[in-house]
Amino acid sequence: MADRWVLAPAEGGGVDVAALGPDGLLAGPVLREADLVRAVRERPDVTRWVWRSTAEVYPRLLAAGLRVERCYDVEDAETLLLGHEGRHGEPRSAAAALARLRGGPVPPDPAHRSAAPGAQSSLFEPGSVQSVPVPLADLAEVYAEQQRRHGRAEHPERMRLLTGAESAGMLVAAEMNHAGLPWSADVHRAVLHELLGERYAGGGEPRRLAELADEVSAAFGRRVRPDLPADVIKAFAQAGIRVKSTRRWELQSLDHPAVRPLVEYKKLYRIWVAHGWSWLQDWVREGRFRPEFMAHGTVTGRWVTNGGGALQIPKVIRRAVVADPGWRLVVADADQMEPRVLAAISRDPGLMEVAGRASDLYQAVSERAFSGDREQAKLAVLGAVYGQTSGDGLKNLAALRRRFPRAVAYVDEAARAGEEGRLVRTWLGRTCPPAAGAGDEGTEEAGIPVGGDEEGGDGRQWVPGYASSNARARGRFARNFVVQGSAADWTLLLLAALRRTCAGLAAELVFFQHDEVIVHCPEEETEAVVAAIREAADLAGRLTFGDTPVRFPFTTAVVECYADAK
DNA sequence: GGCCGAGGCGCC
DNA sequence: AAAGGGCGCCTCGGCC
Repeated sequence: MADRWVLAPAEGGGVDVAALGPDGLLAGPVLREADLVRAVRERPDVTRWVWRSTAEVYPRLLAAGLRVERCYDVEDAETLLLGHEGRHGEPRSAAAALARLRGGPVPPDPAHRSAAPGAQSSLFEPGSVQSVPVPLADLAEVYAEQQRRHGRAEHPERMRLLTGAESAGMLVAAEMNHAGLPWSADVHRAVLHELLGERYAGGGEPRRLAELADEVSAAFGRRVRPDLPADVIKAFAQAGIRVKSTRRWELQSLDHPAVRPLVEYKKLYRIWVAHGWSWLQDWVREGRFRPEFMAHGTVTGRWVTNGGGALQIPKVIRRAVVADPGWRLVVADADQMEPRVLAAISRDPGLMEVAGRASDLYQAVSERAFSGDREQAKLAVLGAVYGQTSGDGLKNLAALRRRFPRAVAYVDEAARAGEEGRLVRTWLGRTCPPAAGAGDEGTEEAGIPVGGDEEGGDGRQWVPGYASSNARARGRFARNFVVQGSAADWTLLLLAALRRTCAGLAAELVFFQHDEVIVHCPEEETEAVVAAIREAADLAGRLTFGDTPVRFPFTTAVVECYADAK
């Protein structure tokens, strides 16, 4: 039996399946099956299912208790391939890919929808491209053409790795959505009560917030709404203090009795509105928080979640993430992921040598370039990655450049390419749109017209030899993109490898946040899971970046409560 | 009523 | 003169 099969939902509720040959074309008859789940269950030897959209098919398989080994998501691959080819804006649906292949009119993509609170994974939306059926033979044609397009990529093998890894990521995301994050509503309520005090009838502010608001008003000598920035700025002005904003870092530099209760209010207010009682009501069911993870969320390849703010859970609220009885959470955090990735992609000898050890990377960098000052070393590295151009950043960057010239040159070159509107790619070939990181050309930025090129068209003072602010924003974006995006490439491989190991266990991947993964497993599996994470990290490092000395160590904690991991 | 940008802040 | 990247999501206020 061929290892690759293609699958397409058919009109009338059934599904078509067929075996694929090495060229990606049909290698057998198209078989009509009445039931999707049975069609997959009866073919356990299939090692990779090719389908149009993981989100369309896989939740239904999971709901029936079925998992697949691998998949290939045609529409996700289409997005990555279009980007690699410098055609970011073009419609990405399988129907659009087919139309391009055949030279017909290309249908536009549907507008994206967001999930309602607590909604299960979405399937079909009437009128969207998702509901326009693409016959199986046509889908296979698109797939075969995509295989040929991989061959024309800058690095074909890396591109194949990228689309395969992102498809694996989509399986992981669907499985996480299915599993949910263990969540104790009782603990959450206890934390809220401890921080915010009693709730008053009518849905107004809880006791602690009301008290802090009174303290703020008392400090100003008049009624002030601490949740309204304009009101706060006016109150400070009346007290003879000019502030440009009410951001915490700006407030904290002021000497005024309102500052302490104001900062405390803003912190608790945030928890109340974003992760308070109504959040609990909306997002937690039967002991699980179910956000919708999406493995294809951002330009850089980082994931996003839809609903529930799952990637922004405040540290104090993590006390509510509690393993089931007899189970544990294995919380694994990649150590200094971004500089290690920078070492791997730049091949800077000094940085690779430092990143070849599991010990604290920033400490080692500081000993080579910053007289042992770890904080300065960390700021310098992050400044290089984020494009910091002021203050101590410049001085630190110079020190970094002396000792790690290739690493700094790598991100500098990415920034230059971004400013000049050239394509910038991650290590595996994910490609940044040429205009990303700035507003659309021709629109306005901060009320000032933005020019369409680097000729200083933003109306501000033009310095010869330097790019416009719009172009510089693109440069910063591109500089960060190569590191953040290549890190995302690596984490996809990591998740894919970890998923394969966990497939033989009861363990479930339940959470992923850029450089951190949580596995929920029976107590007796924790040792195996910890080992699996280490092995997956090594494997992902070799597969993604090839032969380098760079290592990717993890800090792992086996806990019953997420908050105890830090 | 809904939509959108700004201000702000949570996480990485 | 200086200007740090990516997200989601809350509020308000302006707008249709």
